[in-house]
Amino acid sequence: MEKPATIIDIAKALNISPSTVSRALNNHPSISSQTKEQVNELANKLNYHPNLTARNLLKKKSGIIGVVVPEITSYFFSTVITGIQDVVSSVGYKLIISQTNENFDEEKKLIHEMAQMRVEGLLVSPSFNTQGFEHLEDARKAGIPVVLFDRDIPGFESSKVFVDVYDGAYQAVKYLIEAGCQRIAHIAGPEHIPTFQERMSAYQNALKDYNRELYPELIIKSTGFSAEDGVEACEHLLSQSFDALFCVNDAVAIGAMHVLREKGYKIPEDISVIGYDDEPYSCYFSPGLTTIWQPVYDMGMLSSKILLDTITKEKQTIRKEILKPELVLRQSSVPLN
Amino acid sequence: MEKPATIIDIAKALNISPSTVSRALNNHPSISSQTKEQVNELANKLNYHPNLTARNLLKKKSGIIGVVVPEITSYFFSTVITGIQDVVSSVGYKLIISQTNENFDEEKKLIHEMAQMRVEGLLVSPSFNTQGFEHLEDARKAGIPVVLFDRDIPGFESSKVFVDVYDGAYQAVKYLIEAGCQRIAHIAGPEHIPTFQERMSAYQNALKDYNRELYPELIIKSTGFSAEDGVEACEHLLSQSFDALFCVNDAVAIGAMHVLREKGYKIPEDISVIGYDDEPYSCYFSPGLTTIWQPVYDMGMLSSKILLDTITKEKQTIRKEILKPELVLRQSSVPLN
DNA sequence: CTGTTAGCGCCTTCAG
DNA sequence: CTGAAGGCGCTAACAG
Repeated sequence: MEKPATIIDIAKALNISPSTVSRALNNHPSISSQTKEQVNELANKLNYHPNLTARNLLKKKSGIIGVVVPEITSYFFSTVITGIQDVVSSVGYKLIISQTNENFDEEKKLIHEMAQMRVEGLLVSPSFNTQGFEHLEDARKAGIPVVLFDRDIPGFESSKVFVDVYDGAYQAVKYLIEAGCQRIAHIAGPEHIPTFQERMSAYQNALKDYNRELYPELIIKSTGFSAEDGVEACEHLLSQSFDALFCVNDAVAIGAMHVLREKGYKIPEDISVIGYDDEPYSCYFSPGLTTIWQPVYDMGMLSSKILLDTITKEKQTIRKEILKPELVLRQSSVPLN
Repeated sequence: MEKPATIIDIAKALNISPSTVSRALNNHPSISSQTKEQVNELANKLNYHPNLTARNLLKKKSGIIGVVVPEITSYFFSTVITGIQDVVSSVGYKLIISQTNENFDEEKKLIHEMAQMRVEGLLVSPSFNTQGFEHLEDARKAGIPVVLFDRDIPGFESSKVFVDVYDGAYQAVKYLIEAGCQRIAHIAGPEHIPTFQERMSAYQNALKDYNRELYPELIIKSTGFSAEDGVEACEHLLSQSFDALFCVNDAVAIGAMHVLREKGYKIPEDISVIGYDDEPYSCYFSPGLTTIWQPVYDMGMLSSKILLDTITKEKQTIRKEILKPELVLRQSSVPLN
């Protein structure tokens, strides 16, 4: 394990100056092709890798973009990240990815560290417990542009890319209403979480808009948003009668369907179920889960494109993009009459 | 968007030397607490972030570990990465994560770039199309220790962390045999992929070991390993009669179950199904999918611990660890008699 | 307790 | 076409 070769090593060995080596390596026009050949050959032989740290110090750029997400194990975030990566790697950027685990302190720490690393831009989806945006403001003051995606921090002025959560939820409930469902239940997520709140108010407003009665007993606020939480919430719900169930996401819907089937309900004949997210496996349940698809990969691409724009053009224009979700009809919901 | 403040800015403003500022910032003992206070206060006011690039150049370390995986959207790899991250972030390392998309050229390029970035270590799970290991050897020659995980490159000498794939598959088939299944089919993955080969030979050997006849017509080699591939493979298989089905992974098993149910087969009464991977949603199918669980998070933790060991201790000892998978019994397989 | 000096590896003027 | 010099921001001797 030798220490890496440097430009100087090559220069000495060839009895030329470091600058010449540098230029040769970078294929500078004003270097004889002969010298270039010599240099490149030796570089190869010495297994020379240019020291990006040094170059970055000089150029004052790191070639790195920071991504801060609540977690990476979900289909949702891992797909967003893939979208980001496909865009930024095509222009030579690398990604530093960190998870907050929905922990605000962790988020602050991570953003801080990324600022120290001199990432050239920051793509962040704030944790559910994020309070305020001083940490992001700090980064920006340090010259690091920030793009928020998927989750908002109201009041923080930056480019943002979201999905129209309200619209998705509204579409789902509207469908159930139009399909003739009378008592539509809702398993909601934890209420302090904006995106879940939106899904709930879309549910409520849709019912209102269509002059349906709103039965408070048909709304269950789950403590989490995993399949297990769906199981638990649905068991509570069983004391009520209902013919449709709109769940805060697919995982919860899967858990709920599991319970319903076990209790002998037929889906969708007895109860229609709709989820949210269109997880990759949702189509393989029986019945296939009707759900809301979101342009996840696109969200990654778009946010990173916007970020790259502000990095390269140094223009401080702020862009806000709202992507549209789509209702994906499968067999877990009754067909329209 | 000002340019970031430097130590020199602080030094000038306070009329002291840069070194003093540096020391104060790093809480060096031989600096008066008064100076420290002044410095820290001003640093705060200027929103000073130490330039890690400069520090790294000096210290010849980047504080970054490179992770190269085929993809990050699967439960498998995203969980491994989480394990890695939990370990390395606790000692202050950052992660650069890249995906090869099973493309060998991409893998070579990524490893190369990471070497240039001077990552301090490399955790790699090679693509299915990786030929040889010169690229990894290069990295190691550049002083970057490499740990392979999940997938092997035979002949490459390094620390490695794998799961005993053969053992998992053998457990699955053994269970089916002992449960009395007579005609056990297998949907295999693409045959050039070692891990899938192993699953198949475990299947074959288990049958042999228990003196069961091996019906070649009950083995289908799928072209891929997604749920859709499972659907397709299973449809081909339907021309045969069988009472058990061991699938190369959960996704394929999910697809296969989907087909079987549609064709009116009862699972497990007519056909037992076993998958491989224990995806998070596999327990929510009806019936719940019997499968092989692998210590995925642990694999991430262990590989990164080994890597950190070789980084810090500079000891070149090579460790090979084989983790044990476990059979998870659910309702998709008939119970033992 | 603090300042001076030198240098990490590279690139980019400015001179030849 | 090539060389010399300076500096990116920081730290670690070495001197006071």
